[in-house]
Amino acid sequence: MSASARWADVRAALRSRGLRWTPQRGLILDVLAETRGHVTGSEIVERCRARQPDTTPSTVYRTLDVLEEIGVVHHSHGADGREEFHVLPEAEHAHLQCQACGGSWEVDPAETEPLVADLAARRGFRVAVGHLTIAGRCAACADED
Amino acid sequence: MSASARWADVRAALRSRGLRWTPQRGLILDVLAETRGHVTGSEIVERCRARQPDTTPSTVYRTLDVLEEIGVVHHSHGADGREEFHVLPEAEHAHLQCQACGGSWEVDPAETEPLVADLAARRGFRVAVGHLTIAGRCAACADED
DNA sequence: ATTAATGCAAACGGTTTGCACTACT
DNA sequence: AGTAGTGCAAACCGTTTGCATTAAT
Repeated sequence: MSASARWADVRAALRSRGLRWTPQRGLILDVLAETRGHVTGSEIVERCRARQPDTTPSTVYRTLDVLEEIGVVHHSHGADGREEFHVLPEAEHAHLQCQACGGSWEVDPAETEPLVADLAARRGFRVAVGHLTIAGRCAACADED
Repeated sequence: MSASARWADVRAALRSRGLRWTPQRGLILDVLAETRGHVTGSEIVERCRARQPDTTPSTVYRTLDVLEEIGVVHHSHGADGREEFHVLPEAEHAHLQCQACGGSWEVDPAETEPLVADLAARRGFRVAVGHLTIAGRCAACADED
């Protein structure tokens, strides 16, 4: 599915709920379309501002709220406690985050599956994989120790 | 090891680094001694204020910093992005956090070990297990769905 | 006597809110 | 016309900082 096709879906999803399509929302979706993996809220604000200097934080955050409601983005919290959004998760997946360089990577669901299954079996706990951020040191930064 | 014995250790650990033992630090440690599992920074401030109304946030946070440096507490970030401190981890362990009831539980390191080993082997990533907070729904809350 | 630690008050950064105005539908 | 969405500015909350003062060593 292409990004533009997805955005058309978003537009439809909004319309079907009586919500509206605006240039600002278009911009935010454009920005999201260009992100790989994850972004913090304030990064989205910055990137929008880079294109449209008059972008306001409130609009961005409010839009992110509705996008989350309709399932276009998900958010969790990074190691520093900031909101981290990730776009259109094909499948729910966790993230790795390097505490040294700040890098971030997606984790194949298969890698977290054993843990998820284990916690479900032993405690009945249902892990929200999409909210899982695993902090530590990436290979490059670990080498520097 | 009793809590008071631990606090004596802390006192010694501070002294050996040229740092000082103060009534405020004693209070903060008393508060930490009474916590189970985890606390947010502001909760610690509140609890200190409950005993000593003149407690200041800056002192609490600064003390938590040094306590983290000497390994008495660890901190990570909860599902809402706030700092979560946990006390004297015998071994580094992750936490489960229920998004519905807010409950929190410690995870035996053995349960996270396979994931840790896998990420190390496949990506060279060293997980900071003590910073791992796994969000989801606990058994009780999952049943209510 | 040193100098670490405190208290205050102010700043911070990211996020949220109230409200009057704008513009989708 | 109706109401969702916007922009502004101000509030918010938890946390951090600078600085003069206090107190542990």
